[in-house]
Amino acid sequence: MISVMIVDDDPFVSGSLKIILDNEPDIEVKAVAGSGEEAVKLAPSVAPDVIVMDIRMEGMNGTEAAQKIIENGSSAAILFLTTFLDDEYINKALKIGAKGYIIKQDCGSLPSSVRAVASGQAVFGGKVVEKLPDLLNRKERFDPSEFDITPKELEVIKFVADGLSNKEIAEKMFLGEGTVRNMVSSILTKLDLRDRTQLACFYYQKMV
Amino acid sequence: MISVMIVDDDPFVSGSLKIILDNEPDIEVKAVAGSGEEAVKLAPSVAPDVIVMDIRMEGMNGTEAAQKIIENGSSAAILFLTTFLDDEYINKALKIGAKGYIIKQDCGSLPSSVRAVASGQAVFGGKVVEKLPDLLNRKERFDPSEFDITPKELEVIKFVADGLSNKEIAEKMFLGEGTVRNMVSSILTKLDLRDRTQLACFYYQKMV
DNA sequence: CGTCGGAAATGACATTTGTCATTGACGAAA
DNA sequence: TTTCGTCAATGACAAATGTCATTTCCGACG
Repeated sequence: MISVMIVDDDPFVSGSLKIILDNEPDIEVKAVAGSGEEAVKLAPSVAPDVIVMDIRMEGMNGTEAAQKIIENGSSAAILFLTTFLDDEYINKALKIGAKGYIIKQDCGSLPSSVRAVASGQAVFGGKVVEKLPDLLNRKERFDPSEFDITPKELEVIKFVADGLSNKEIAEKMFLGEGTVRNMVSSILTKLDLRDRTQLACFYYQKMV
Repeated sequence: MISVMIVDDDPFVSGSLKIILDNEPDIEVKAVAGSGEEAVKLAPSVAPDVIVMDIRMEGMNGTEAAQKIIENGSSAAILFLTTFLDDEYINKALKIGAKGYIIKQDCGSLPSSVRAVASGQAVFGGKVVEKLPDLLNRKERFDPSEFDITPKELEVIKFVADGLSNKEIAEKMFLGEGTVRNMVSSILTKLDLRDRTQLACFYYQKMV
């Protein structure tokens, strides 16, 4: 028997979901929470196998609630429900280790999704998968002014990300090798990185 | 009733899978193919809802067979089975629009996965999901075999491109630091690069 | 004029990195 | 069995890198 907790701030939705799931012989809805906060409170005592959670809610939203619940030591598999595709949310959901992300509309597939998630698989609504590649390629923009990176340092960063040595960079910029070394060092400190390789990685991941 | 075709070149495996699935009241195994070629031939007449396919097979492998089948107009949802995580395969599987990719070991979850896939969701084995972010970001204009890059070396390249030091890579791969150093050195020779930073650049420019 | 501050440079140092020759372990092949 | 080839490891070494304290230079500003 799979125990489930439903979290949705719309009583009509959570009611419908409960009916759908309770109708399955091997699924039992143990609790229904009307908000993220309530879900966090209930999770430890209910200890459900699966938490079916709306991702858009008043107050604490789905990902926040899920994060809290996971932090509190729950081993529940989180299955997010959404009415549409929201890039930001999918990203966060993946990051915190959600086990599923499906579209409310096809509630017919909900029971089988719950079962799959309960048995350790991860489930995504068909259209979500198609979007995954795009989503994961998206990077948080990098704002040089945010980190006090000067124009000259920016130039150095690009050279490093081209695989040049300090000496080569020095020649290109008409500086001493030691100077370039100091600049690299200062850049690393500002960006909280360890070495030029990490700087190159940072460049390609956040700046290009 | 969900109709299923099983494809595996190991009769023991396909037999076991058939038993597991036939045991479910709402799932019916309509056909069992012993090779990719046979699967392509059977698919049109069987017209299953779901094809459960081993990804590693003699002759035509899983992804090739799946591609053919899809090209031939089948609307079957493809659910790949694998004994371990193979990056390249996951990539290809996703590209050709597979609906699932799960680990053979947890065959207990197979029925629920089949149901989820049949109802239009996408299913991934738990550990596969964790790797998704890495995998999806990778486009390959670069053919490792072209340069005699071994799988282990490929792994090292990825770690370098993550900014890890030799020592850190060594720990992750359970090798000595000197060994990793030698591997990096050998990679650099093969790719005609100078240092690890250039390797990271190469990775992001040619391999990602 | 002096001096303040930033950019550039220097020198010293520890660490990391890349290269190479060599060795041991292990399995496949003869 | 021996031999071969590959993988992992080791040790030694030079080079590149990163850090830090210090110094020089130069323009701005009082």
